[in-house]
Amino acid sequence: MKSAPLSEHICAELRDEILRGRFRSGERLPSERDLAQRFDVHRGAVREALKTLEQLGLAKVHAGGARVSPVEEASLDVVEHMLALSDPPDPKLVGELFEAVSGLMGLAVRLCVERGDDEQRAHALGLLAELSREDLSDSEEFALFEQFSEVITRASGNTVIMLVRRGLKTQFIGRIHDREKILATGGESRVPIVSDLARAFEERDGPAATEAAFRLGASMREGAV
Amino acid sequence: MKSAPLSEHICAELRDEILRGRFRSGERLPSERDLAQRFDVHRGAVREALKTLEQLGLAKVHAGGARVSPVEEASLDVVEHMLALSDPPDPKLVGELFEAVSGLMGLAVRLCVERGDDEQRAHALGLLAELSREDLSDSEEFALFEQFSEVITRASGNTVIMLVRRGLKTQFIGRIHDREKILATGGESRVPIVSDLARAFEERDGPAATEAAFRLGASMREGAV
DNA sequence: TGCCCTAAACTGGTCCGACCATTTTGGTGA
DNA sequence: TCACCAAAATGGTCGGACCAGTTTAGGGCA
Repeated sequence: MKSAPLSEHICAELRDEILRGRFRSGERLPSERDLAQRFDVHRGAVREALKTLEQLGLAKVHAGGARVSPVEEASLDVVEHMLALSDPPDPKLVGELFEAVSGLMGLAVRLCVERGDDEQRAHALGLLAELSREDLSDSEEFALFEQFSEVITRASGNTVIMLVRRGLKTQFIGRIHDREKILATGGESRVPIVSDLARAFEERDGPAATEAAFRLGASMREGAV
Repeated sequence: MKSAPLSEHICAELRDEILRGRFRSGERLPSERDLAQRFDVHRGAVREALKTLEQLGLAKVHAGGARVSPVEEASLDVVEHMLALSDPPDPKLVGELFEAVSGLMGLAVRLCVERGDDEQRAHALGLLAELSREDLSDSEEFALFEQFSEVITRASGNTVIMLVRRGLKTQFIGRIHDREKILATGGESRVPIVSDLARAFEERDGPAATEAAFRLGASMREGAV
């Protein structure tokens, strides 16, 4: 059924050890040969694992030995694994994730409002209308928000923003099975914010749209943590 | 002098081919054995290259063959290589990068203003004072902006934002030698924006700070493209 | 003719063992 | 004490090999 690449397991093990702080930043990782022996595996597999670790920005491997990198130099992708490190996920981290998303949305809505074409804006407005319904379940709300976010990101016409959004979205997807647990209620203030957002769209008021997006993100965040 | 891992070269070659659109999304990449033969290299080296490609989100490799992924599913890191694809870098992409940075800054300044401690805000204000000097060279301005961005990001206390910022910053660093070329003048409107930003800091006015950050980003972007 | 199912060819994942260039390290001599 | 050099350790690559899945090309059946 599941093809579990061996190198992946090794990578996960090392990754978690690093993220849990078992190694200090800058400290040397065991040599590939030592790791191969420890995991009872061929060096090639260890190398593949280290390669991934390096790509994740968690370690720098060069002749003479691999060293772990400071977390600040890691890739955005590590957030997913940091979330997975504890169950339930660290509420602080989840909050920060929502916050970052809201920041991205704050810019994207503005760009969409100010230079999106009519069709895109109409599409976004339609989603906002759905979002303003009172009887949405948490998962429906989440799905609609995702859709809205996708539409305005695309409408912004900014590839970089799209990539950042995708990177952040991945983090959520990794935790999707916990969605119900993460997304508690607390969304009572959603509707007025959404209507503010819709108004900003109609009036093409960029700053107001940004404000509303920030507030929407904050609202979802409070509901989540 | 230069330690040029062979696998890196292969990875770069394939990466650029993909980014240049030589393969359509979903299309199968040549097999590892074929690639090894084409580059006159051992399969292990090709595997390492593909591993990196996969981590970059440019390809998905599984039994039966590796397939290239749609660009929208790529990692943020590809932007750096997309920039490097042409010389001078694609102005549109550079503009989008500035735009994304300004979005991040818009959120970070707000968080810094609203919940940063006195020392951090004072530090940021000091940098703003320097930024308001009229006689800054382009590179000085850029360096100060970088510093300011780092301070407020740290002050935001949001790990995710820090990681995103680092990801975006890397893109610029990769192009640092072209800095003079990228950062043209056009910064004449910088000073008033900076003073607006400083005022927002003093009055702890979050929305105003966001606005100013957006405008600052737009100003730098216009100067760049 | 058209469809499904089997078997061969292919592909990625891993292993073994080996060699090289560079880095690290430990000892030696000034 | 410190600069320096040789030995040990380490990552990068190579060649060949086997296995477990996937893909594909036939071939048989309806």
